[in-house]
Amino acid sequence: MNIGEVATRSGLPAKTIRYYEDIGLVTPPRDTNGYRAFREADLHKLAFLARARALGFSIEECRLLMGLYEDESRASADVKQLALEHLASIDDKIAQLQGMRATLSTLVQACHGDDRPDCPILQDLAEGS
Amino acid sequence: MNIGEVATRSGLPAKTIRYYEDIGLVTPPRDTNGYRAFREADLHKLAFLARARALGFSIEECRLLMGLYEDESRASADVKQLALEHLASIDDKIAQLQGMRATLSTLVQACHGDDRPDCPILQDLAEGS
DNA sequence: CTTTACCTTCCCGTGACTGGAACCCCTATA
DNA sequence: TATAGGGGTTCCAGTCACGGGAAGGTAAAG
Repeated sequence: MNIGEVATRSGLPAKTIRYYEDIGLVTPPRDTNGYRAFREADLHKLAFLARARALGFSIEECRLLMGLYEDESRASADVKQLALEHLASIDDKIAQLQGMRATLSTLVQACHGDDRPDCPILQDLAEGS
Repeated sequence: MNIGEVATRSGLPAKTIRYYEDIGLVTPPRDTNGYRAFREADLHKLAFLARARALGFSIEECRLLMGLYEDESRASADVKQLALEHLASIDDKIAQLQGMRATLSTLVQACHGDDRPDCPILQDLAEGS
């Protein structure tokens, strides 16, 4: 399999796949012409990575997850802990954003939004709440 | 005012203030010794920037907001539009994160988290949902 | 044979900083 | 007066996870 096919089948851009090889997440062998020759197992790994990334895991977390996946004698507790930590960091981000959202939404509602210059949004930014 | 005092009073690290000067957000004059000599107006600008950044506005959005703030003949509608666009992008991010959160939370709940290797989290990552 | 599509490597740019090195400046104390 | 400290200055490199684009080799199609 060349990189193009792997790209379409995994849903990852070819650039990203090359990058993942660079940082050692996949190691496809090479054809005599220098092209990467992906095996089914490589495709499988890349699809795994794509899904983990879609859940917001960082590259390093993905590396750990792959390690656990390939370790037949893993403890599911280790996987669960990783996932729980990630879940907590997602919750942090959501809370952060909801805080911003609340403030901004209040300010937006207070702003007339007409052609006059007075604006509670700018006022708040200038003076603090 | 030297940069240290401005840093404590604005809540921004000195490094960040220098960076903001680099990209033209503030332009404090210099003392004869080469030190930045911040005026009250510079401090005011930096505090404005700190608050706008805390609401999640990008640097370029902050630049626009500052421009509007300094434009006495602005229309509040322009400010409101900027804020509404930003609000929409915040909502997008929240939705994204909540999607991840939902999936991940389901998987976490399904995982025993013991010393055995079978794990629905890894299984999902490997096979797709 | 030529075009076109795909592959390769390499280097630069992104956003918004942060860390660190190497050096200058000012004040206070032994 | 030497020195120690705590400012300040510039510049360079690194972060994270890629994306864009150049320059060139290779394969498949017409």
